Amino acid sequence: MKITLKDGSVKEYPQPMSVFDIAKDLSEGLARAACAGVVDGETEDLRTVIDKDRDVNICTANDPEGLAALRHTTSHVMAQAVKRLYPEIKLAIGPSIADGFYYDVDSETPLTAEDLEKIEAEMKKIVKEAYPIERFTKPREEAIAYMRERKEPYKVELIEDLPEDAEISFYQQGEFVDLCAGPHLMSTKDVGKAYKLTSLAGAYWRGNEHNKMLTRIYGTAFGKKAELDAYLTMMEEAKKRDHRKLGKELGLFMMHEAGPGFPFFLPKGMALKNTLLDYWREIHRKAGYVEIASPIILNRRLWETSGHWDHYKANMYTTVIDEEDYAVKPMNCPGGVLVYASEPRSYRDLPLRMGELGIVHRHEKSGQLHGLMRVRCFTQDDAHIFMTPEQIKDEIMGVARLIDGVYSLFGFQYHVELSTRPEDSMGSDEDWEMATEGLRTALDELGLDYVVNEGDGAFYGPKIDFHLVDAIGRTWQCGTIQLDFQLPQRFELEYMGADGEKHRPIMIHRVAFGSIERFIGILTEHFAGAFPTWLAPVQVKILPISDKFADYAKKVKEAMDKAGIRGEIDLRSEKIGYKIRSAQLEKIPYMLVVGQKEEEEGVVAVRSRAAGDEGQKPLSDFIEDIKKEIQSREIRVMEKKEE
RNA sequence: GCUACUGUGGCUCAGUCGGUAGAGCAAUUGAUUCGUAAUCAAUAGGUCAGGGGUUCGAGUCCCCUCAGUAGCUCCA
Repeated sequence: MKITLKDGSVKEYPQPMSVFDIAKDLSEGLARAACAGVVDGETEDLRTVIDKDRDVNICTANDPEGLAALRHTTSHVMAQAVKRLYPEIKLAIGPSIADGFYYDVDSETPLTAEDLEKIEAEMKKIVKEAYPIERFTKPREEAIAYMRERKEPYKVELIEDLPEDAEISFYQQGEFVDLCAGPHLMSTKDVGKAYKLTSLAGAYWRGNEHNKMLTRIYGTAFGKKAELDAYLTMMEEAKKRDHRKLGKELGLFMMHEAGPGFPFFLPKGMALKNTLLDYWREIHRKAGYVEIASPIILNRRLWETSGHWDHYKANMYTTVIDEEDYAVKPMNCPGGVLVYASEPRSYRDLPLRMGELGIVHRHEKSGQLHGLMRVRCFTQDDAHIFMTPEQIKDEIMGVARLIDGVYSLFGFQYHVELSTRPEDSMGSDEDWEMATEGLRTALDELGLDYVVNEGDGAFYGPKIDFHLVDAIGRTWQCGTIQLDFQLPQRFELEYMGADGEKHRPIMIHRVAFGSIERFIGILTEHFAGAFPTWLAPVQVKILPISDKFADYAKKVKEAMDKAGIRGEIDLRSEKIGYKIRSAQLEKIPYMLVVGQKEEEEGVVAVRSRAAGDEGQKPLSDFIEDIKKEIQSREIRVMEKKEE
């Protein structure tokens, strides 16, 4: 028989061979990760025997399927080690995931970090013992009885959910058997040495918060030790750019027990925030938006009309004032609606794009707070667009382009999701259908790729979400575009049409940054605190060589103030090297070293964070250059330097 | 909210078997006046998150509360 491999090469064998045997034959390296044998594009069992000429796609650890099978096998080895050390522990599920694998287990006594070490040591033995991994199947009823006998209640539950006529597959390695669809490596020895157990956490059985919480053991595995090391180093690097750490070091924001989840912005963080807001106002002015501000606290009747009292109360801060119920706004939309309704509107006014940098408060559960990324009080760069049905598509496309422009400016990668009607929602089926189609059409027309999130929309309408990818590959929802037929109805909004009749407008809710706080968190990690000059809280630090040049330094600072450049002077009696070091650690884009030469000639010695010493320049030239850089919102990439 | 872990000067951390709190950086003061990533010295700074318990004695052991961290669930 003759087989054609994925790489195009052709191999001939005198007799039928299994996918595994072929992989094994090819080379040591391939065999090791020849886990997910793919024949004719279909994943098949590794023992699938190939008896005639075919195309065979053998994975290596570099292929996503191969890596997944390697990790999945590692999770089985881990489960085997856990059962050897703690036979009373019950196993739940153990899949491979984006960064590695996990196994959920049910343990009476909590596992500790020391247990992880023990488990790793036991895994090492199992790998060394080189058990062949064998697959076998049983009919459903037999499979249930089998797992009952082995005292694995979670496995029993899993099998019970499978169809009655299902043939259940198991994988065995030595004394260990696990319910599993596969595929796996051929032997425990193929797991190799490039694996590590990374952390312990809780996780609900089947992801349902009403179920028991199990212990989740996380780990990761790679084809090569060097790749594992690179991954671990990358995670260490990511920790260094954590916005909570940098936020403290750079004096951007702080948290206080007095208000868990309510961030305090420090002067430098506020400078950054205001710069972002200036940018936001500029692009929105250009895109034809007007700006409003609506009150933070509004009464219960309003929230009942909007539907929030029924659908969002669990997350709202409420209070009683003069015997009337009030709520702190968790969203800005009702305020925007009231402004729309404050005067008669004509079709000539539409689309009416009304922006609001609205501060909202939401009572998030304590465990979900996370620095600036998840807070209880945040600023939404909100806008509500009121329009006619004919304007829907163009408006959505306009918003999507605006959001794309914002993300591109910072060099962000993002992906798009379309979320449809949730269970707890209001409005008619037809409205939901129409709104969802409107969003879908706009996305298709823009040629944007998106995934659909069934049942993930807001209670008043479907939405398009923009998810940014952060420094360690996590994604955060930032921008959203939501189409809403409900609020205009509930508030009986109208406009006078060209036909002289009253019509109901349609509404878009949208944000670009999403939450300014979250966006600042993501920006901080994205730039590792080294913000581009236009955003940097301090753009220039003036460093006099000695106290004698303090006066000239002050003159330079005044020139900065006058030019609208954010500058500071370091007047400490320290040596220039020390001042440079501290300015560099503060990640300030430009340092101006001034001494005798500079004072006499009216120049400054420029040192940039990115490129180091850039030589002398007349002060006026420097100001002109930096103003240009700020205006263009250019990103000068920071070069790798030791710290 | 749930599971596990953590909480010691402004920051980063040490503190042994339960014996009465320590370092570096930062700050302040003094000396130094210096040319591109750390000058020297002195001083000040802590109800060991808060409360309760065990003990002759608790930063250390136990319980409760609060806050934080990882993940789950939920979300911008």
